[in-house]
Order: sequence, then C-alpha cells, then structure tokens
Amino acid sequence: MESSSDNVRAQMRKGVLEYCILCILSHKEAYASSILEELKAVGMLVVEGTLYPLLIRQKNQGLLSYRWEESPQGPPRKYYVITDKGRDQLAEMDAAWQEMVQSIATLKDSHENL
Amino acid sequence: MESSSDNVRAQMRKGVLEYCILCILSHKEAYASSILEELKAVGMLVVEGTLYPLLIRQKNQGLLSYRWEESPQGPPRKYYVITDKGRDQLAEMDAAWQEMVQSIATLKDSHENL
DNA sequence: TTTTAGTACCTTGTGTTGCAAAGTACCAAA
DNA sequence: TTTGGTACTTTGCAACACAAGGTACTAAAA
Repeated sequence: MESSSDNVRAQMRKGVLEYCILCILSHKEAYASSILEELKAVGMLVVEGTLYPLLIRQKNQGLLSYRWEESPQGPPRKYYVITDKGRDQLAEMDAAWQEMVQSIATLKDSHENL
Repeated sequence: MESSSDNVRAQMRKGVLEYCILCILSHKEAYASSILEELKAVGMLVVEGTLYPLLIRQKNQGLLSYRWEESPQGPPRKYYVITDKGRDQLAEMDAAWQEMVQSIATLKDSHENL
C-alpha cells in the first residue's frame, strides 16, 4: 500500500531530476550510486532504473562525460563529469527553476485577498 | 526552431501542472479557457490538448466537479469547482512543493563552500 | 439564408519519461 | 568455490504533455 503523498511527490519530481543531476555534478564528480545517496539525503528518492538511463541520456546530449575509476572495493566506478555544454544547460535550468518557483508563488498569492 | 530553454521549461512543468490547476481552482471557479489565460499570465504556457485531459483526469479522481453555465457570447462553459477531496490533495501538494523547493535549495547550497 | 468568425470543448497519435523488475559483472572474504 | 556486497545495464510498462485535427454553439455579416 502506498500513500497518496508518495504519488504526489513522485509526480512532482518528474522533469526536475535532470536539473538535480546537473546541480550535483556541478560541484564534484560522482558515480551513480553516490548520486543516488545524495538525492536520498535531500529527500528526493530515486531508483537505479530511473537514474542510469537519465545519465546515459545526458551523456548522449553532451551534457556529461565520464571516466572509469577503480573502486577500493567492488567493480570499477563510472565517474560522471559535467561538460561546458552541461554548465550552459545548468544555467538555463537555474533560470527556469527560479521562474517556476516565482510562477507558483504568484498563483498562490494572486487571490489571497478576495 | 525552438530554443533549448523552451525545452527546459517544458520539461520542468511536468508534474507541476496538476498542482497549478488546483491552486487556481482553490480561489475561484473557472472554465478551461480562463485557466489557460491565468497560467499564461504567470508564464506557465500550456496548450488546450494538455489542459483538457488533465481536467478530466482530476474530475475522474474526484478532485474536481463542474457545472455548465451559459456564456454571454458563444457556447456554454464548463465551470470547474474544487471538491473537498481536491482541497486535501492540494494540501498534500503544497507540502510536497515546499519540500522539493527545499531539496533543490539544499542541493545547490551543500557544496558552495568547497 | 448562408457564410464567416469567434469561442469553447474534445479526441487521437506520438515521443518522452520514471519506474519496477530482472539481469550482468566484478571483487573479496569465508 | 561459494557467498555477499557493490555497481552498471536492459526491458517492458504506464503516465504524461503536446501537436494537430475535429465538433459544436452563437452571432454578425454577406
């Protein structure tokens, strides 16, 4: 049984995940499992089956590149790195996000005093 | 030719539209065309083919009801009204939205000082 | 009376996306 | 050599936004 608030959150996450990935990678290189943990830490729970295809898409769009690195334990890790094109995209997304936050704030306020 | 920033915004809108509809209808009844105008006014451009199915979905979920009303000019209008269940859902979405805004703020801040 | 223009609602088909589930592969310790 | 942990990948499905085209009602113009 899943709560309706899970659905609500899952639905809202859509379209914002790509932005979150670029945010994370803009600060440091990371591999998929570490990205999953970081998203989980801020309450944006995502599963592997969502993240891996997303990373591949962004790499194919030229927003990310990657390199293999040995792991201290277990199989090698694929470290993703944001590209210049990825940083351009991130700047666009920063602007888009700000605008969306503002739009919703306006919607919520616009009729408060009726 | 469409700009990449259009894509970015379109992608981000996904999952938030349902929230916007409930926000608008929580303040006053409205029919589809007037909702479109309100969304346009705050910069959340949506087209008919997106809005109509969405309203129907929300009505089928019991979040909205509607009544027909004569128009001063043209065909009758379908005025949508938010239900009690819709208000419950809206409260959930308010919380989810706040959390997502906070999550992204955390992601952006968490490594600012490295 | 017929046509045109404006308004409003609805449907179909397509591509993208997030996700669940299952699979592959590498490594090290038991 | 088997087990458990880590990590990456793929497949199939359902939901969604959108473009494009369609229906229908009204009133004014031709």
